[in-house]
Amino acid sequence: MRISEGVEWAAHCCLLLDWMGTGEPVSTARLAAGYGLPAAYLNKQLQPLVKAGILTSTAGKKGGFRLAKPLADITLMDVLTAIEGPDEAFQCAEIRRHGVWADEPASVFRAPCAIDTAMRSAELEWRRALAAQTLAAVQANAELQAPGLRTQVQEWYARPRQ
Amino acid sequence: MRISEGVEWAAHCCLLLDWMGTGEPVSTARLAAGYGLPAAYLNKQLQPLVKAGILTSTAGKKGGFRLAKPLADITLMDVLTAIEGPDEAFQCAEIRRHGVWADEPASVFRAPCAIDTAMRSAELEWRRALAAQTLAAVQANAELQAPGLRTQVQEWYARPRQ
DNA sequence: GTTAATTTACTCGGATATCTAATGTCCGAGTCTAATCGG
DNA sequence: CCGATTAGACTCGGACATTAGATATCCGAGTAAATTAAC
Repeated sequence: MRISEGVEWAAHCCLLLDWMGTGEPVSTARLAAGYGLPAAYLNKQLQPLVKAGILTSTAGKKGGFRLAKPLADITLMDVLTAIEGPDEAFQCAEIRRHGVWADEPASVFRAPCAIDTAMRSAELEWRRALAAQTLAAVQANAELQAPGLRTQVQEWYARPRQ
Repeated sequence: MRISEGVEWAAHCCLLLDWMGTGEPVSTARLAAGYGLPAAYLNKQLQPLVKAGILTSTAGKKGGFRLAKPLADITLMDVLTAIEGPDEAFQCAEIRRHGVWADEPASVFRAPCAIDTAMRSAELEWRRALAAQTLAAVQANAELQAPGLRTQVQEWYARPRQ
């Protein structure tokens, strides 16, 4: 039960794309350089974000990734779902139906598994909290801790490419 | 990001142990038969519950597992932590410190990573919800849906062993 | 008949395979730029 | 000089290894019961 590091990478890259502010696409190589990540693997991680409609990609020279919508319209839940997929973390295998209970009529199991219900309700709380956090809010908190971050990012990336 | 099936197995077995009600230990084989699970693997899954103080184990003939405390004192959080370990699902790798920011003084990173903070707060909601659910409450819900469940379990297990 | 010693059957616990999924790497199709060529 | 063409460089996207973790299996140390033997 460990969330893929791709989630962290994706969230950081979204913030970075917004800070850079240029409407132009940013290549994987430049994004990866920002956080010292392996470029090819970062590319692989960002692909599902494109399919999820969070980013748009452009091929060819001067190509790269762009935000498909403002950060205010992207939640942490969106990023997580894009990377990890839509399935819930707790997957009830309905083991109660097997073994000794195998011969019971199906009607006995009309009522949902109590353990599944409890686990799902807890997980729902988590997803609700994730959905309540937009990337814009996260970014605002980051800038609150480190004022002038946007300017710094833009200056760093304005330097001639290495 | 998928929770091990051992969590489901463990929770079911705890409820089962309580329903059986005998103060005597129940062997892995009998527990496994209840839900059609592979006995050896179930044994492996229950071991961390012993270390976590949820179950107690007895070796030798007539040995097996027993509940170490009443279901009211065991939460879903306890079961999850026992199986999955104490680590959080989201592990911040602090990638913000690498790449372009590698040369920044450490003082810049005194403030926590905003993404990490947001993810942790959401995960905390989840764990809070899990900790609020005792196995006793889950069991009560199960019996509410299927009255007489405890009696049925005891009758099934009172049958001569196969 | 009672008690002590021994055998026996059964238990958990951990060491050992197998398999799935996450991680990491690589190359090709496509595209935009820019240089080249022709008018 | 201007426009069309062509070559080139760079991009993402997905196919292909590698590694870590979950899943599954097996055997041994240890224990308690049951049997046996001695008194």
